[in-house]
Amino acid sequence: MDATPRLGEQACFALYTASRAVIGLYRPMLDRLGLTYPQFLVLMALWEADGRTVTALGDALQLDSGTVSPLLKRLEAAGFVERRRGSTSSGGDERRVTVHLTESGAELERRGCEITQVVGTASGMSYEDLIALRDKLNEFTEAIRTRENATD
Amino acid sequence: MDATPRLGEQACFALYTASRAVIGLYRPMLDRLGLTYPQFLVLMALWEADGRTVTALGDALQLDSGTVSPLLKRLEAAGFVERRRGSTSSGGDERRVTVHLTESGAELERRGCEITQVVGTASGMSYEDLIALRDKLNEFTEAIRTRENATD
DNA sequence: CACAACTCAGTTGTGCGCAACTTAGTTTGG
DNA sequence: CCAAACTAAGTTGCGCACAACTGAGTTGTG
Repeated sequence: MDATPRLGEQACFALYTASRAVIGLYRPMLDRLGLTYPQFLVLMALWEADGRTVTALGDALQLDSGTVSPLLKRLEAAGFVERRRGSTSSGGDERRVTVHLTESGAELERRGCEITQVVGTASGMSYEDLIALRDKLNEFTEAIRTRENATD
Repeated sequence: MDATPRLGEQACFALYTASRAVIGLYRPMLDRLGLTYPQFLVLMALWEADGRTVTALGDALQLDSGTVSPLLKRLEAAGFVERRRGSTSSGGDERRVTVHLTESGAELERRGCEITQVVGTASGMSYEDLIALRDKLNEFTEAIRTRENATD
């Protein structure tokens, strides 16, 4: 039990594998919309609340500006979002950039919802089990984040 | 309930976030060994069974040669592994490359084990809960992999 | 033997993630 | 008012992931 941990016994490895597997399941469906999974997450965040700033999006997705900025650049190039610097909604602060869905980006909402339904079904788990798994994972993430600095 | 799924409600997003969080927890500890998380996984696979071929490693880690090959290149450059083409252990097949721990790579085993222990503790979950979570995740991954082609 | 089908490892190109840094703009304290 | 501290977004560099492809080597079939 204190012996070398085997790959298959590790919860972390299971997490890493499961995460990639589910993104792989999304991939062919998102491909048809011209989206990657992280791009899809950005749109989900905007369907929920449009016009967020770059940092607010980063907080929602737990990603820093070094990841979000180029991601938004590609989403803008694809015509799904628009960036506005120093908009009145951010108090005219010229540092802030708000991100807004274009018509094309808003239109993806319906098809996007269908995809999440399909993935939920493909998991082979009941709705209740999925909720329970989600809550366990969020609890896990929270525990890690609070201990993050203590273990350095 | 059929409305637009919110980010925080999605099990997939929880998975994606948890996976990155746990790798982030490993990072500072692995940094000290000069390893990334995927590189650490390769070493774990080799501590378990040394001298595997590149494809066998890929199967163990669920990664293709396009990811594993450069990964091994970096591990070899760092002096932790050695690659041998057409070794007798693979029947002299000149296509096959077997990967072997160097002394330096083998020595990391003890410190690597300690790290997995620390991470397990930092999760804030009991041993039983971690096992249960791991099994749920593996079940989840398995379900997805079998349905993968059906949902295209 | 010949040669097509296949297998294995590796390369190329794109898009994340993340650390470290840069630049522009805002706030704070003297 | 002005300089220092801070904040927001973006850039750079590196290491994955993954699709698509390449080329060397092996196997199967006639």
